[in-house]
Amino acid sequence: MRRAKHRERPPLSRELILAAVLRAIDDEGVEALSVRRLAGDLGVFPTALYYYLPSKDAMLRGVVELVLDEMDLSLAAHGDWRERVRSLCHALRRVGHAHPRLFPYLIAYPEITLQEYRLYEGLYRALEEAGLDAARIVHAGNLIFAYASGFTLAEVNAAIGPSTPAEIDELGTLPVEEFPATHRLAGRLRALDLDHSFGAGIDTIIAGLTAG
Amino acid sequence: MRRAKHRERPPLSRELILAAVLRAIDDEGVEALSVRRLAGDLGVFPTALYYYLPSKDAMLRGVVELVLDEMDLSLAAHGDWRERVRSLCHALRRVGHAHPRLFPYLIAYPEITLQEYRLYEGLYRALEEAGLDAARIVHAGNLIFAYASGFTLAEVNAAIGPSTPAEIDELGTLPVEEFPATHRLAGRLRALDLDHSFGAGIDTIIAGLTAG
DNA sequence: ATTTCTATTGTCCGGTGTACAACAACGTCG
DNA sequence: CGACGTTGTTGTACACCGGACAATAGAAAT
Repeated sequence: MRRAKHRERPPLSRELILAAVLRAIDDEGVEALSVRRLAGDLGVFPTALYYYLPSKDAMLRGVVELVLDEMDLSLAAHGDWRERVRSLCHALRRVGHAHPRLFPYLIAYPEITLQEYRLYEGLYRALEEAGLDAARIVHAGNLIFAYASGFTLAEVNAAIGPSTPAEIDELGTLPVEEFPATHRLAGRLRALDLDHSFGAGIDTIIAGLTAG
Repeated sequence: MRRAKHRERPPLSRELILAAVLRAIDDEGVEALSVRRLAGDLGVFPTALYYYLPSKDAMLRGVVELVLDEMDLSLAAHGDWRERVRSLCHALRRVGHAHPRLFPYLIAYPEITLQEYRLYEGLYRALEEAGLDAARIVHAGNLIFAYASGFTLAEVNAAIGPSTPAEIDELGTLPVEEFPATHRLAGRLRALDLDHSFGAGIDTIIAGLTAG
């Protein structure tokens, strides 16, 4: 009987817990995550989780690594250096789209993970191939990474907040005399295609790197 | 007598509270902020604060607006369009340096404030002056804003975490066979001047905009 | 002097992370 | 086959949190 009960709920494990953490964060956001409700979801007492993870922070750390390790960098191994740079940027952006509520936390995470170094390594190799000197490679790496993460961050924040429609209406309410240029561009801003804009940004950076 | 006591602690006000919130966040970070300790700092009972701000969220919202409104965009009004773009980027970065622990929260804030629109307006005017067409201006605006915020975010995260020295040591521990390019650049990475790198990124973007 | 309003105090509730001790189930070995 | 130590889970406890609500003190107005 007890055995049957035991079978109902598979035994806990680090992986199982982290998967539940990720699910909870995707659904309700990082700040809504609580050890108690997490335990409830897993059908277990809160403190049981502490057997596998030493603290809530460790859970968050674990989920950050989990998601980063999911990031597929394989596409960035082949092709022209420009294509590889684009591919790396899109890989980062895909992570943001897959887990929008985790992404700000992930980006803000103080410690650098191995996977992050891999991303930079891919960037550096591509930029070496582009024929840039060492100083410019380092700066270009920072530029590209900052752009890709900043763009994605802005995207996911807009996506989880009061949604974009609100902002779009807001655009019309700006006083024309203080925001003439914004009003001139209002049409384009409303019809903005983020996929396209992201790609255009990368292309501008690439153009700047080859022009200099 | 009671008057004297009254004089000891100036009466509460929204501004006074928000200033204390900002001080607390600068010192201990956003997640360490508690209404109770805040009230303690102000020599008042916790619930007194709720007379001026309806919730803790409102305090955070208020402090975000406060800091954004501090942002000095006046320098971006004159000079060559390139100079103005640089000036706007640096204004954003200065905010991050002034309040590193608030900055991630600020950047992640879902609602767009007036001041943020002013920054974009400045950007759009400069880019119009550069002779770009409407579509390219919108993309360039996104590119520049994403870069400036992404770069600054990475900076402040590194600054408040276990500090940069730790990462620098970490660089040497990466396996050479998997990270050859990173190792080739290790010297440059260790000696990285962030001010210079930030400027170099802007210049690359500007070059890309004028080249295309 | 009495009323009215404003700012502050007190009390209360449900929820949080997690330290610590107890306990049940299990594999291993005598 | 039976005792034992390990592993995984339970249960209790504590100090903290944000915030709703009612009660009150003090100043201003009448």
